[in-house]
Amino acid sequence: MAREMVRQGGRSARIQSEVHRTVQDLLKTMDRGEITVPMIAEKSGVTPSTIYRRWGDLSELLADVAVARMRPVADPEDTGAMESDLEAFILQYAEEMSSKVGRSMLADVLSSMEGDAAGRCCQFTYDHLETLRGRALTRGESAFDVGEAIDAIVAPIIYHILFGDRELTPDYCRSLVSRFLEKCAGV
Amino acid sequence: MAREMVRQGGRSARIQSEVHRTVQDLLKTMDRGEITVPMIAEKSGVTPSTIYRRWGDLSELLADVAVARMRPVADPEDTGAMESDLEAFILQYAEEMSSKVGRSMLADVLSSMEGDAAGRCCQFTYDHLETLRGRALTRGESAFDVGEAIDAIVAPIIYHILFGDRELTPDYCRSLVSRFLEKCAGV
DNA sequence: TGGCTTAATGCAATATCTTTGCGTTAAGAG
DNA sequence: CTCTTAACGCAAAGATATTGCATTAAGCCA
Repeated sequence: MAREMVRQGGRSARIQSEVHRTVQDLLKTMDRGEITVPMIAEKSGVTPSTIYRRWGDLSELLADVAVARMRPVADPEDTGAMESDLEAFILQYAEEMSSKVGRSMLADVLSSMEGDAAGRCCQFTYDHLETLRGRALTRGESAFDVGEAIDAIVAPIIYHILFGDRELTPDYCRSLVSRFLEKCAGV
Repeated sequence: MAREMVRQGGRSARIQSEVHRTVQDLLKTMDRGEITVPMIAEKSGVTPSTIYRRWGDLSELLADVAVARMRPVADPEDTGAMESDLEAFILQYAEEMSSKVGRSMLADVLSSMEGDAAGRCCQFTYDHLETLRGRALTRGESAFDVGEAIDAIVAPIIYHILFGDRELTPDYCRSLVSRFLEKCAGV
């Protein structure tokens, strides 16, 4: 009874899947501000009342879709060394998040107040960094502190994406990574 | 003709002021998600159509109010030395932004897409830091780079407020400041 | 000051979106 | 296979958003 509501193959799961897919399709075509619940309902063949009852409102639905899209499908690439692992991950992260759809997902996740969408999304980043750290330790390399990496690398990237006060070039991202690694080595 | 639309004392300015005041009053009483445009319209004695025509929708209005509230009324306190100036400013900034109303303002500003609310709000922080930097130079102290201060101190604070992944204690904020200053001195 | 031009507002009708009651469907358990 | 109940669809009711048109008042110029 207390198991998860969403199951594979059930009607409920099929509806969730249809709605998510429809939202993602719409996001490719139009701006987030133009999307409405009745629009999603019609395209997905689900009645609006079901969407409202299940997700509450449009912003919660968008946040739910965004978290699902941000959920990583695989571990970050193993390049053989901690420095290059970190740089590769950060460059990919910055590119994904700074794209139009990435910024949209960020905004959706942050404007949601139920379900801790922001926290779950943030956890993905922690997990990836933790994976890189674990790899480094296994290799016998000097590891880094995940929290410090968040502060020194991830936080500035997110800040500049959100506030649009600086362009996020690969060079800039690389400089964040290298400065962080130098600081680690220096201590 | 091309001067600013909003004037002191005119009807337009009076309405803007009434609406802003009403929104701020409502935000004290209730949660942001419960506020509606018709509600604001009634309380402020303005018709809903005026609000929609002028601000577009509720989220733009809330962002406009948030930017107005974030606009600093005075320069940061002068404590006599760059280090204490910076620490005092950051502690106050973190406290304001992490409060319930502060997080609400942040969310409003970031979810707005018209009018560059995020950019204007971000500029306030740059200006304050620039003021501190100018003071330091005047005193003959070693100054800091404003962009680096944003990356090293402000960005982590905003990140943790938005994602709720870490408590923002004064000690943590102080450690961000001191680590930044050490790094400056070290170079 | 007085008249002219035009942006901004108010009102009311309309369109769209959101909520809710109730009957129906189907998932999960025994 | 039947029972129980969560989730859904439909349609009506309620609330919000948009728009056309008349009115008000701000700014400008004589």
